[in-house]
Amino acid sequence: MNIADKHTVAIVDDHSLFARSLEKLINSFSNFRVLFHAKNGKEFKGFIEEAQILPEIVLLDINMPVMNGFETAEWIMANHPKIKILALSMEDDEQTILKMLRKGAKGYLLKDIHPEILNTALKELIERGYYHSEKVSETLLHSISPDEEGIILNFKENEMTFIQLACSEMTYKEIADIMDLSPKTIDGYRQDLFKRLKIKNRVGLVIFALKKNLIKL
Amino acid sequence: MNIADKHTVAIVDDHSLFARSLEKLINSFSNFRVLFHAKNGKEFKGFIEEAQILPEIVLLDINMPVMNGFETAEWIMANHPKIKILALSMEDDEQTILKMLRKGAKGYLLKDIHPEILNTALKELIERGYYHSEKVSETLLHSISPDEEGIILNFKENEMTFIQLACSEMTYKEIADIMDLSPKTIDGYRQDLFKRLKIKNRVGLVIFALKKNLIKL
DNA sequence: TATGTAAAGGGGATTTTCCCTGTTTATTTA
DNA sequence: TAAATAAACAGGGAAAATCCCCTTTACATA
Repeated sequence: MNIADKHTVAIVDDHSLFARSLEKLINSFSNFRVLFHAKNGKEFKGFIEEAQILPEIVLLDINMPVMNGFETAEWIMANHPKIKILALSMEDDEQTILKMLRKGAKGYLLKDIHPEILNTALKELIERGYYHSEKVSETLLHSISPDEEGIILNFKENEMTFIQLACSEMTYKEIADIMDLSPKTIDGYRQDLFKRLKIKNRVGLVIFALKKNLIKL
Repeated sequence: MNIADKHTVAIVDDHSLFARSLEKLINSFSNFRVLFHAKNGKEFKGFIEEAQILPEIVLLDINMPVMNGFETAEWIMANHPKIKILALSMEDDEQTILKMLRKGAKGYLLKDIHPEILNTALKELIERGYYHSEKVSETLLHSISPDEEGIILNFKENEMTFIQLACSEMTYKEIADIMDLSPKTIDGYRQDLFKRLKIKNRVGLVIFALKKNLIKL
C-alpha cells in the first residue's frame, strides 16, 4: 500500500519509551502510519494547529502532565470533532473509563492488550466508527449501576475537600479548622457520606477514595 | 552490522502491546536484536531451557502474573548469572527499586523514559556491566536511610497480617478475633507500629501500607 | 406567602481508638 | 542455670470517632 493511502494516527503519551515503541508497531501495520506524537495535550494542540494534515485517529493517554487526557479529549471534540479518539490507559477503573467515553472517546484500550487487538481496534475505528474491547464493555455493564454512578460523581466541592483531608492523619477537628467550618458540620458530612457510600468508618472512606481515584498518594 | 553480531535481548513483560512495541524499537537499534519475549517468568524459564542461544540482556518487568519480576530475577541469578537483568517498571518507589537491585538487577529503568535512554542503557550494560539512570540513583541516595529500610522490611508475620487487616473496615476487636489474639495484643502491635513508623493514627497506617505496596486495593 | 429543601450547626451518648505503664510466659543466650 | 529478650496480654484513662435526633438560616419556588 502506498504510504499516502494509509490511515493517519497521532499518539499523545508522556511515556516516550512506550510512545516511540508504539509508533514503530503501528507503522508496521499495513493500513496505518503515525503522523507525530506529543508528550501531552498542550503539545498536541500546537502540532495540530500547525499541521498540514490532520490525523484521523488519536491514541490518547489519560495520565499526563500539563494537559491530561480528559482535557485533551474535550479540546479535540470542540475543535476537531472528526478526529476519532482512542483512549489508551493503564487504568481500568470504571470511573475513568466512563469519564473518557463521556468526553467523546470512540474507544478505550488498556495498555496491556495484545498488539493484534490494537490493529483490530484501529481498523474498526475507521470502518465502524467505534471500538470497545470485550473487557471494557463487560466492565461497564457489570460494575456500574446508573444511580451508583450518580452518587459517586455528585460530590460537592466541600464534600470533596473533606474526603481528601480525611485521607490524611488529621483529626476531624483539625479538618474543621482548616475548612473553617464547625466540627459538627464536618461530622454531618462524615455521617452523610458513610450512609451514601455504605461504609462503616474512616478507613472505608480512604479505601473508597483510592479506588475511585478521588485522591492520589 | 550483521544481524548475528548484534547483542541479544529478551523481553519479559505481560503487557504485550508494550512488549511487542518495544521489540520493534530495539530491533531498530543498530547494536541489538530481540531474541524472544515472554509473558511472565515461567514462560521465560521455558524459553531459556529450550533455547539454542541465551540472551545477553533480559528486560524484566516487575508486575507480572504467575511468576513476577523478583522471582524471575532470583531464578536467573541462580541459573544463568551471566545474563544481565535490566528491570523495567512503572513503579518508582524506593522499596521496589531496592529490592530489584538486591535480587541482582544490573539496572533499573522507568517505563516512561526516552527511547534514546534505553539505547544508552543497553550499550552501557554491555560495555560497563551496569546502568543506573540519574533519577533512580538519586532516588536511592536521597530517600532511603539504611535503618529506615530495615524498619520497613522487617515486619513479622503477625504484624504484616495486622497491617493488612487494619487497612479494612474492621475494628481492632474484630481483627483480634480473626487473628485469635487478645485485643490487648493487637493494641500492642498498633502502638509499636505507630511509634516505629512515626504515624499518628490508623489512616496513617493505611497510607503507609499503600505507599510501600504492602497491600493492594 | 407558605412550603420545601439544602447547608450549617448543636446536644449528648456510646464505641472505638489511642496512649502509658505494667505482668506473665516462653525462648534464647551468656 | 541465670539473665536477657521477645511475644502476648492487661488495667485504666483520655481523646477521637461514631451515632441519633434536633434547630437555625437561607434560598428557591409552587
